[in-house]
Amino acid sequence: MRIGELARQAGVDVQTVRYYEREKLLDAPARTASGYRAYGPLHLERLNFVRHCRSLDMPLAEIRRLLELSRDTRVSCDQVNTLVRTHLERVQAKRKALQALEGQLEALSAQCESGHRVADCGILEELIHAAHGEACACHPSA
Amino acid sequence: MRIGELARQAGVDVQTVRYYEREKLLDAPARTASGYRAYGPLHLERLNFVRHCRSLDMPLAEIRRLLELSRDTRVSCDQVNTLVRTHLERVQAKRKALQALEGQLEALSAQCESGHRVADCGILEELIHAAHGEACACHPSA
DNA sequence: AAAAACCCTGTAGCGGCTACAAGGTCAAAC
DNA sequence: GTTTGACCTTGTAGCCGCTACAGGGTTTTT
Repeated sequence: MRIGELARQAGVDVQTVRYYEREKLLDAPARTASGYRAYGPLHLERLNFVRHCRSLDMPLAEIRRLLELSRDTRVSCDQVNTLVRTHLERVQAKRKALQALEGQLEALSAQCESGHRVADCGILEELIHAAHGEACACHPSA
Repeated sequence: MRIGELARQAGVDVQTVRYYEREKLLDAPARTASGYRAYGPLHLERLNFVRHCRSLDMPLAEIRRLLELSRDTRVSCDQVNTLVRTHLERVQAKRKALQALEGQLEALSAQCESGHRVADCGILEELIHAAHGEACACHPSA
């Protein structure tokens, strides 16, 4: 299987496959006489694994680590679990931060009444005000 | 006020200030005889505004747009509001995606029982299994 | 007068791709 | 048999929002 076929089957860009090879997430495959990469089914399996981890938003470094761990079957499973949990915590933290953001943006949007000019815009007022004080970002009536 | 003082007051890195100037988010300030940047209080105000928008995770391009809009006071406030709402929607979408991720990672972590070896690790099994079903790996390429 | 702290410009790096340039190879259409 | 076009190769640069470093000059403190 050449690189285009592999990429198509995994649903990724050809460039991404080469990138993963450079980044040691895929083994360098054999080459044809003319220098084309020749992949086997194991490469596809590996690529799908990497993509699935990426769909879970894991950084490439962690995926690399996961692959390392899985090569040495004597390693304790706890290490794998720790990695996943650590990642989970990162995701949770980010989600919570975004949730807080949502609240602020909603409040901000509520400052704006249609038909106004920018000169009287509650949003801009609020943004500037908040930037000033860093404190009471809560309640300008208008 | 020189760049270090400005940066300290806004709580940012000196490099970031120069970066914002390059990116047209801060006006280029006057220079001293020896070429040092000389800032006034308006620069600080502007920088705080930019930082506050960044704390709301707005991309620099949007902050630039916001600054443009606020310069022309005749512009309708609706444009400001639209910008904020669009950003809000982006944040919401991302938060929802992370929420879904959280669920998946929790399920994954639950696969793992302490004390196992990697060879029997439920997480890795699960990851590989999921990767299989994901992209259509079903055509055996000759 | 020396040392420390500050400033300048320019450049490169992070992550995870994506895109482009400039070429080589291979199958099929004319 | 040649010419298209799809595919492949390497190398390089761009995206975002910084951050850091190199290699200098200036100002302030000791």
